[in-house]
Amino acid sequence: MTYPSNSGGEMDDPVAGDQLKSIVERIERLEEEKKTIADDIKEVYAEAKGNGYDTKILRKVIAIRKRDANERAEEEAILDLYLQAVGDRA
Amino acid sequence: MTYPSNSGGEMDDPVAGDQLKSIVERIERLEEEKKTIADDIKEVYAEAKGNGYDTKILRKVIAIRKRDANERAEEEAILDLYLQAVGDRA
Amino acid sequence: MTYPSNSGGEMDDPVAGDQLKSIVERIERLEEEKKTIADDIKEVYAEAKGNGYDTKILRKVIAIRKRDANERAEEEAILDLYLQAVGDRA
Amino acid sequence: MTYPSNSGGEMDDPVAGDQLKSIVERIERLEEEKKTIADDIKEVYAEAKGNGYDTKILRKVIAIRKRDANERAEEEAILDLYLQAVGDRA
DNA sequence: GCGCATTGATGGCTGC
DNA sequence: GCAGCCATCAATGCGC
Repeated sequence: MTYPSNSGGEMDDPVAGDQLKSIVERIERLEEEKKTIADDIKEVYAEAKGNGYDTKILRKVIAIRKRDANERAEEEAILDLYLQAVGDRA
Repeated sequence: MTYPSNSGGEMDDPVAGDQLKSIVERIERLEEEKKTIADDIKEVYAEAKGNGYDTKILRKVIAIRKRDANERAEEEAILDLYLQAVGDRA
Repeated sequence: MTYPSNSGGEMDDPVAGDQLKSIVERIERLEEEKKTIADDIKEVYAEAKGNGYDTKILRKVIAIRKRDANERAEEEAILDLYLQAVGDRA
Repeated sequence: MTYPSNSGGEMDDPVAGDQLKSIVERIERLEEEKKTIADDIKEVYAEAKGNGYDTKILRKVIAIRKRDANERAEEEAILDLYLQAVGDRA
């Protein structure tokens, strides 16, 4: 269903179309922003490379730190579970 | 080479390390922002779905519009190539 | 699991190993063929270049034509989605 | 330059255009074939997966074998160089 | 040697 | 909840 709640409604109801338009525009706007950030990231890598850093290693570093952060979060989550299990509520 | 221009230099030169640190932090900061935006996009889709829109179609629409934009850019690029090929200078 | 259904089976069952071997060989054969085709394509570009054509533009042309075809397919796909969304059944 | 040797020539010379057309068609034909092969490869992987094989490992196997083959070829090439350097001619 | 284009790998999202 | 699909991202190879 492309736009909803028009079951018994006017086909030319401007609201539904505008709502769809709004949704599309919001998404496209956000994707644009996302791309901007992605480009910024590339720039930083390029700049780093220009300063002699090995971007491949750099990426590894970033990846490892992210992985560590995730694991840390995971452990924290488990810890919370334990705490909840022992006393009640964290 | 992980950090450069320390070939004959002081290992404890704080600058290089700080530079690397700065790079890593900038990247991580940007990736955080990127993730935020990505989450926002998901939210919009979820909200749209909540309003009865078919997200699959919605995504198609977005994809097609993007593709159109890309095609436009591509044609412009090839036009530039032609111009370069024919006349002198771009 | 690298090869299956040997959980309680004979390690020296020739069948599983042969099956794997067959798979690997089929893939490698196909990849060889693929490479041959890729080389043929390169040859055509080289020949075109030898005849004075700008391969960069040539590639653009190919890309645009392919993109057009994709877009056509994409539009057809979304049309199908619409039809499904509106009427019942595709 | 999109098509050559028309500097002082007739714009409507049919030959050049046909040549270009031929080139484009040959490339597109070959790319089609290439895609067919690529799809076949995917099929094999899918089938293997259906038989319980881990495609990720499978891909590694293929990659390693390819790498080995390349290294083997490389070593052979070097060996040839040595042989040429010592006695003359391989 | 650099940049680009293609290809392969990984992770996330959707639908069952 | 998992499997399949898709989009993104890294890596390799090619051409200039």
